[in-house]
Amino acid sequence: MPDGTQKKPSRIQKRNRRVILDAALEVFSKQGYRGATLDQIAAEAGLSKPNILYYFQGKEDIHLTLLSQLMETWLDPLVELDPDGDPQTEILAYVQRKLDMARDLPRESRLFAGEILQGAPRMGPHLESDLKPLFDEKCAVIAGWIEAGKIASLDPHHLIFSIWAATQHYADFAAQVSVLLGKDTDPHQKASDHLSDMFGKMLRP
Amino acid sequence: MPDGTQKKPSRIQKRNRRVILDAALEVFSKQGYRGATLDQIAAEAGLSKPNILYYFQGKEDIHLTLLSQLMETWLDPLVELDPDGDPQTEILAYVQRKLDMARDLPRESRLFAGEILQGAPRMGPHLESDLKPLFDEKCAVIAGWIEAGKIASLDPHHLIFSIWAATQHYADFAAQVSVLLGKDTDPHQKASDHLSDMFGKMLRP
DNA sequence: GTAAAATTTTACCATTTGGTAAATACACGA
DNA sequence: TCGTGTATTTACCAAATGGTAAAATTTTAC
Repeated sequence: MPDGTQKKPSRIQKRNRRVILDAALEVFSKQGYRGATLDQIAAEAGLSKPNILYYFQGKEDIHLTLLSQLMETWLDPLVELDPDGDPQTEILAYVQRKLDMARDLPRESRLFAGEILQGAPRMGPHLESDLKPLFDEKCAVIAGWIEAGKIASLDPHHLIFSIWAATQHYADFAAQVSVLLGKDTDPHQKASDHLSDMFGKMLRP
Repeated sequence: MPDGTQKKPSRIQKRNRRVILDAALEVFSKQGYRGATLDQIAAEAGLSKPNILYYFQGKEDIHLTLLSQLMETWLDPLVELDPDGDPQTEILAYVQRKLDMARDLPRESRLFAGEILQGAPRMGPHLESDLKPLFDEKCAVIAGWIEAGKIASLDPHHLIFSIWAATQHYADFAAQVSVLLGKDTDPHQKASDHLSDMFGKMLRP
């Protein structure tokens, strides 16, 4: 009798939980938490609503499970920022990884954006426990680079905010971007050039 | 018998429509379109639900009216970008205006962000008719500045995207920013310095 | 002051939605 | 193949929600 806390998930359980979470990502990222319905998720997953509630305790449980599972993926590009690498290269590579993620995982980006936009009502604790320590750690790394004169003097916090904002913009505001650029153009290459140029210039000591 | 399309709005009508729109901005920006309820808006406005439906045709009408009215305010900083001014000064002043707006009108910023995030289902036409022409016009202005060698060579489209992203980030992701910086710190001054520095550096020819 | 128009309230309604109970179908090891 | 636990469906329910009808109240024009 599963609901997320059993001991040995069967094949069917693992498959269906995966299918449900993927469907939920699709629906939540498009409609937001309140806008999404269990019926939509069920339809997207190809299962009945009660069947979905056989695998998860409720709507909130699905949402929270999604966010928790995605947190790791989401933080990964920042984790990879290497304190021992070349500062310029490292930061530009980080920008590139974030931009690639906006292209490859737009649903995830929008899911997080929607949650934050509404004040992180369900993810607040995760921000404190998972994101903040990593953020502080990497800010210290960048501060060290600045003190060593390896890159220009900038507030590391706001530098990271600018990187997040500029890259995630292409996923979160895709509807606007596509209107303004025309849907035919794939903006990814140009965005990549632009951001490399921009952050490259500002990092030079 | 008003519903939005009468000829001479009375004092009461003007006041109540304003009160309702302000309440709706509060609720929609916090909860998103689907998350907001007429009861919440009514409570926030200090009116009864049927009374609200006396002034607006329905929930969607309120939302659309809000977005339409706010569009002008929203575009204003870009309108003020002066083709005849000093390019550097103009763009940096634009960044500053956008950042000030993120501080002074965070509800408006989040309202738009939520709408775009979900694919602009109700604002799509307005983007085409209001935003795009202005965007194209100002991109041309910036392109002219670049050709004249007044500022560094950059794709104007993506430059504007970066400005929007970096400034609006402080309103749209305020929940995250406050967790990462600590709620005591007011990030506005530091953000302003950072963005001036950043865009200043990248604009130098 | 009074009648007509505008505004507000009271009492509803239909639909949607998250969720449940119980019956049914299925998988699988002995 | 049979029995037991797993998985799925059917048939619901209560609350929330957008919206309406009509009565009651207030404002306004004369």
